[in-house]
Amino acid sequence: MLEEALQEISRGSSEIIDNERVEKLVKRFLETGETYTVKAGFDPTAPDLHLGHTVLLQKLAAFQKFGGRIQFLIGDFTAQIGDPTGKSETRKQLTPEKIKENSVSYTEQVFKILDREKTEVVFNSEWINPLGAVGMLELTTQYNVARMLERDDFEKRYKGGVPISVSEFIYPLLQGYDSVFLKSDIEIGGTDQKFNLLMGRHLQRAYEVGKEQAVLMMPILEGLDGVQKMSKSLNNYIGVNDEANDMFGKILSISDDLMWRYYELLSSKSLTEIAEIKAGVDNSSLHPKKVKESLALEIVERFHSKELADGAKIEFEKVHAKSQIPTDIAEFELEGPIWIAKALQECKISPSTSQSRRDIKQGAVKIDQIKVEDEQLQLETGEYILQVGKRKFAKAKVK
RNA sequence: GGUGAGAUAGUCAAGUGGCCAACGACGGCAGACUGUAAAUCUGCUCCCUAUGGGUUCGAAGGUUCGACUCCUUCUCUCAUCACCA
Repeated sequence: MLEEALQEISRGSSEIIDNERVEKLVKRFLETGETYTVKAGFDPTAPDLHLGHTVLLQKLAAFQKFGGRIQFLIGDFTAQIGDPTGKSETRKQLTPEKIKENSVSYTEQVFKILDREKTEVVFNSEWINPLGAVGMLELTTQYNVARMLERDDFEKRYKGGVPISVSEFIYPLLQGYDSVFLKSDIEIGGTDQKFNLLMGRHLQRAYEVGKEQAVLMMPILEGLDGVQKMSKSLNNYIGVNDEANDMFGKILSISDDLMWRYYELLSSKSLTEIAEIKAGVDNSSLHPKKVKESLALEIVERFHSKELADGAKIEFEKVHAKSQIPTDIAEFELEGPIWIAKALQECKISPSTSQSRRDIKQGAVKIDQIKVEDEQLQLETGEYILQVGKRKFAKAKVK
């Protein structure tokens, strides 16, 4: 049992600091039922969760199975500073109302994965605001600039002459202070958060909390392109609120290599099971597409339902394998007669008539499954299924 | 505050009076091949019913038959020197 628990907890993680402590906590839970706290911080600036976030959430869910009580921290205060990790852009200030609004939609999505009973949602402004100037000053005495500059991205920026704002130094300190206040036993985060996570340990020692949190880091999930991290701004993400059909399609569109990555980090299949599947593909007894399908089914089912997942699969086959027309397509009413290029634009499947013309020239435009050859074509009264490329459809009712 | 450099399409980046709607790269879209995978190859990539017209190259003016290219002012970025708390 202990073995199993530890395996599930460490699965997919890129690094665990103080693994012994994790083992001890889990062991104690299994023997005595005593729980421990696992902290994870989230930024309320972007309220839409995608699968990249769920890598962490699933890890939290795994902890919940083995005695972890989750401290789901919404960094409403720290969001005002902006995490210096990665790019350094000044953040927009969020109003308290907006933050509240975001965190509501956040938690709604989160509880698709986490057990509400074993989760405590906390906001760090709650203890950072009362800190005041004195507390803040005291906090800054706990670390020095030289060590701060050891951090990779700071070092690079410093050497490269890229400015570093002093407030950015404050960020890791505050995140670490969260761990002091919450007396967290374990904190989990992405590998990119290593510095900040370790700060939690450092500060817990400095403030004599009586324990130092263990740290578990998860790799950053690659987006649909397979190269860059999944993020909304790169538009390579699969949102947990995506429609079942979209979600299914997006998962099937990832490359085979990336599929294994998703299996490891997102699937709830055991590692041995996954290894077996991979062996099957390697010796050609399993078709990679089938394997990808079952991954897609699993994930769609998690965020929607079995019915919708199956439906999405059928729909997908209908549209792509048999190149039929999807069941649900947007309808538009147009004034006829209307030029085809204009109609495509009106139906929002082409950004401009210029683009429409180019697409027609390339033979990418179909009406009722028949390729359009004449770019001057006028649509008379009637109903048409318009199509651009393989995936863009619209139904046009011309009056 | 001084000095110097720069601001060009989604991004990077050429162009330094007409040949520029603007080289190239990336991204994106489409076609072929497929498993709507990847890889590869090809075409397209400001808008407008178009062998034409319109609006673009940080902003506003000016010079010119004609400016992305020259001049003036402004805004912003970056580098660098100095100074002050």
